[in-house]
Amino acid sequence: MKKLSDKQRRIIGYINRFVSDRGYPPSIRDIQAGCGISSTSVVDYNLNILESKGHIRRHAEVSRGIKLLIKEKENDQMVAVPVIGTIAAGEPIPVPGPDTWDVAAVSETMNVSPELTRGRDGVYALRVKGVSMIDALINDGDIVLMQQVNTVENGEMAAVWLRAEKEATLKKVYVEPERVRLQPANSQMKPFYASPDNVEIQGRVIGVIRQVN
Amino acid sequence: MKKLSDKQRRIIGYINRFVSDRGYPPSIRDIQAGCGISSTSVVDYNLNILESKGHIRRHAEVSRGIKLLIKEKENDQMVAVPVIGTIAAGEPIPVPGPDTWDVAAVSETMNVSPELTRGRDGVYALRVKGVSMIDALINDGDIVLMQQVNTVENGEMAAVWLRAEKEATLKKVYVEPERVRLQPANSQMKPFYASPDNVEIQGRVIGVIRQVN
DNA sequence: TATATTATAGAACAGGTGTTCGTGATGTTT
DNA sequence: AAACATCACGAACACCTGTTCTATAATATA
Repeated sequence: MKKLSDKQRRIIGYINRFVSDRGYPPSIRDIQAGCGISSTSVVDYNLNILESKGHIRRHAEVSRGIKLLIKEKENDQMVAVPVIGTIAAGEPIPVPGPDTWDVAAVSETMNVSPELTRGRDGVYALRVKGVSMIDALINDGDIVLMQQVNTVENGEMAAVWLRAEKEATLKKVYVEPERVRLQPANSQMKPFYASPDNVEIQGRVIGVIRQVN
Repeated sequence: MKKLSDKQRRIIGYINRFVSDRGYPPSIRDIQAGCGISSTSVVDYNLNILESKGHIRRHAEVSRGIKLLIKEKENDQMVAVPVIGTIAAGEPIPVPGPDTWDVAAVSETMNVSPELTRGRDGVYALRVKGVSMIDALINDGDIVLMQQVNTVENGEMAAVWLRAEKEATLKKVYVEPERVRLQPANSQMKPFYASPDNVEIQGRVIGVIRQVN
């Protein structure tokens, strides 16, 4: 995947502008005129290169059969993040176990900008119930963006699944000798201690979204 | 604008699916086949109705010249929110005055989902500098979503422009007799009092976005 | 220098595609 | 019943459009 030629960059730019402006892709002769290219075959030639480089996908024999795969700069590109459900909390409340966390099967999703997920895989969202993380500036009703990981650094906020209790909770995780301390970020609340066998890290907090009002 | 006929709803749904799937609109004959319609002229007829009802815009004599205006359910629709700049703070820091807050001229934008702006007009974003709103769970470095308004309810968080000082700050606003109290949401900080003539509401907080890590 | 490889031109073909027209069915209003 | 608007059908037309072919130039590779 090398750089694009000047002409190819012009074509991609033109397609982008055309689509966002008109709502449908340009024809080859539209591109020809719009980019000042002398022949339709040259357009065809460069479109094939753009397809091989993954910028577009062409549909053979279909008029305007161009699909933009890599959209330019500020477009409406969004990342659909599944909202798995609600997480505790003062007291942990039951959420679906790790096996049933099937991201694909979740009905509710929210769109966030790629800036928030920063290209990470395995990102999901949870509604926060309760005020156990108030000192971490996470309030009841906030939505936390989570990344699916199995381990976290000491002191990181994570969604933790307690095998025995069959409950999930949002806490700061500290690994101590012989035990794991789950620390609410709320000075009013006491930490919870669990055996290492009993805790399963579901993900770590990578962002917070709050709607005021 | 009455309801759509069953057939028209089917057409709209088909176009939606087609576009999000293939990246370009269907031809009339695609719609004909996809919706089980007997004649192209019937499709044409209903497309004209859909256009008159504002669901699509058609481009005459152009193949696949259909632009979806009202998109269905879950698409990647995003709202580009201009990031105006940084706002104070412990102590107010200068930001562009009200006249120069030209939303169109701002280079930096961030994309947020419509769920966050909830269709409101005049939404912009500010980076928060300082910890004056820590008790409102807004931390240094957070991004606040603002709505451009001129007045706020008592106690609402708002961006306030101080005419005399030529400074802007993020505070809770309380209108008191003869003066306006600007209250930081931080128990360590004292309120700031200003004459009503001196304060100009720039907008109110409608959301908070935080990136952890 | 000789030889691929890449890029450009122009033209023509065949099928795709929006449009239009005449006709008729169906439903609503007078 | 008559008149009218709405909706549907099928066919045909003319242009749009992707594709392909041949020829040529420019650049890289040996």
